[in-house]
Amino acid sequence: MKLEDAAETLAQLGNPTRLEVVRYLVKAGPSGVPVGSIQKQLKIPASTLTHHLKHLKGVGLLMQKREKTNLWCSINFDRLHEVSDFLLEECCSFSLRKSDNAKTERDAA
Amino acid sequence: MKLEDAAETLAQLGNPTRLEVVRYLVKAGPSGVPVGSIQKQLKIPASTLTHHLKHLKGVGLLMQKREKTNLWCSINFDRLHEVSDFLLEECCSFSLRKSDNAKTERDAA
DNA sequence: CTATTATTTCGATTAAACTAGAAATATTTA
DNA sequence: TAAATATTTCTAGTTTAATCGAAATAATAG
Repeated sequence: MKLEDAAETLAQLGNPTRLEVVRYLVKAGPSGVPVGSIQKQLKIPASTLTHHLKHLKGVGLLMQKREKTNLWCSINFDRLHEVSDFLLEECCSFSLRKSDNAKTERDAA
Repeated sequence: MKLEDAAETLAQLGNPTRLEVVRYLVKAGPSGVPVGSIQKQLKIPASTLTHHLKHLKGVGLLMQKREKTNLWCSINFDRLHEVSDFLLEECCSFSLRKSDNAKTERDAA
């Protein structure tokens, strides 16, 4: 995953309203929920929600599928994993020794 | 981790310049690097860098320690894990079945 | 076709973030 | 004290995002 893409995806996740939507969709699982259900449950004005869903879709975190008049939304779990993987890339060898993290010493650069 | 804190942290990670800094610091490991080294390596104007470091420190992602005239910066790996954990919370049972993710059907809500 | 429900587009407001040059402030070394 | 290096503060311009009401557009059911 390219840094720019990761940054853009993280930025979209970094809005409280959108993160709430994402959390809701994660809990809903692969089957997803209609836009209207999100709107009612989280009490987000329809136009605001559409706006945020567009953002999430834009970075590939959201998948949508029409079913009659409803638009079902679900999370792209793979994409979510990609982002979290990017964050932890190359840091696992350090993070395993959590107690070492406080020791910020002078032996590099 | 509270949703608002997670969102704020993700938002800070969602800036390309800051994410570049974070990646650089992750690779540097627990010993960290001085502000000036980041500035030269990534070619970020000093004032811009200070601004971004303040943001990262504000959400607890950055730890700093003075050593003579240098200010050494290092990543708070635990915090990084907290954020990535938040993202994957409650979704592991789904994410294990990656091939299922495409099947977004109607059986909830 | 009409009514109903679901979702989106438009438009406008408000607020905040990104960027960086110039000047200021340490801190150390000579 | 003066010079050199490191980092921050100040300031300002420009851009971008968040929000949501009202109107518009599907899509279906009757």
